[in-house]
Amino acid sequence: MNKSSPALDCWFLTGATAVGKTETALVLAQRLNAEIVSLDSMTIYRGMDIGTAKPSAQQQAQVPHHLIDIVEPDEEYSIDCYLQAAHQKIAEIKTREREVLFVGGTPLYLKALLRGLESGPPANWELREQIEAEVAEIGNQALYERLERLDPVAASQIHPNDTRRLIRAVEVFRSTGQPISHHQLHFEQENEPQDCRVFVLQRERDEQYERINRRVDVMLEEGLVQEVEQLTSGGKQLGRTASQAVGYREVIDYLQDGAVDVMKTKIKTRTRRFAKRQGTWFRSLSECRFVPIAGNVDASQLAEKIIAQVN
RNA sequence: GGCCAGGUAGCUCAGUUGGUAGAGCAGCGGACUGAAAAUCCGCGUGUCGGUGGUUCGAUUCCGCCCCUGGCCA
Repeated sequence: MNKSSPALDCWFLTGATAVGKTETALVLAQRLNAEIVSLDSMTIYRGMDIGTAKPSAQQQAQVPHHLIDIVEPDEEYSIDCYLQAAHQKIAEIKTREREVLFVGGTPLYLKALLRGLESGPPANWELREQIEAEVAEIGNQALYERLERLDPVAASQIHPNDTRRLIRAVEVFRSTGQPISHHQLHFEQENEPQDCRVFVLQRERDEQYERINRRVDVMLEEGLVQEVEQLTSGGKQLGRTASQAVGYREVIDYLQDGAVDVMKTKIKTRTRRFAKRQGTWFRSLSECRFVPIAGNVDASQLAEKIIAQVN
């Protein structure tokens, strides 16, 4: 099934947050006669513009963009919704005889596109909350021991402290009567880099971190706080996922406690850590080809360089 | 100039009744499949400010010096 994944014919431009994907993507898309599909778990939310560094209206007008602004920030969304939508977009764009260029930095989505998603059931929040309540009572060690009996394979892959995964594993078992490990057997099939077109922009660490710091300052100057105020005005709230987004979470705290400097450094720190984790994902995905860049890049040159690697 | 309090990991600090030291944060590495910008795991040698002395042994005690903060002149 992986061999036939339609995503293997698509182009991917990814890399850590703030590495400089957007500008290159526009040029690359034009060169390829492609439409851009966002590969990003946060730009899907309407109204979350500044903090997600969403492509501007102007940029989106240059090349058709997809899967941006598709749900409200208080709506539930998850990887399966994304995958379905993405596959639909691939099919749709292909009927126009154009190329598909995925741009964004959510590595889990990348991996799922390339290798497929487990066949397990969608999130069942009622069940989850029930299990969460159990954890609160008996502790995660005890729940973990239960999982060891129900699904030793999954248990061996989950740390007892990783409550989220623990709960998901128990949830799947309870709702399907089958261990989650049965659902995720067939997803470790790796692809060779030359069998796909996955390009990861990469900068030296110091430069990368400086860009992150600068970007956070710019976001605040551009009104990130006001954006959050607007998103939460009149008793509105960001949903489960949206409220966890880097920048948004910290501004929400700041609006409570008023500590500006704490907010600023927290956003920077958390963004850096996020970028680091993205890096470990890319390193672990066999499909990735790394494209080192530095300083101000010439987007057209870079686009040519990327295209040249494919033929 | 005098008195007091400090100078220990990148930062904030703990500690050693004398046997060369450890937390939090930061940083680094890793895991990861329906919340993923989430969640979780692992990693701690640093002239203990400098220098002389006491001691088998000093980061710890003593002297002097340097630096920082506070108070008094």
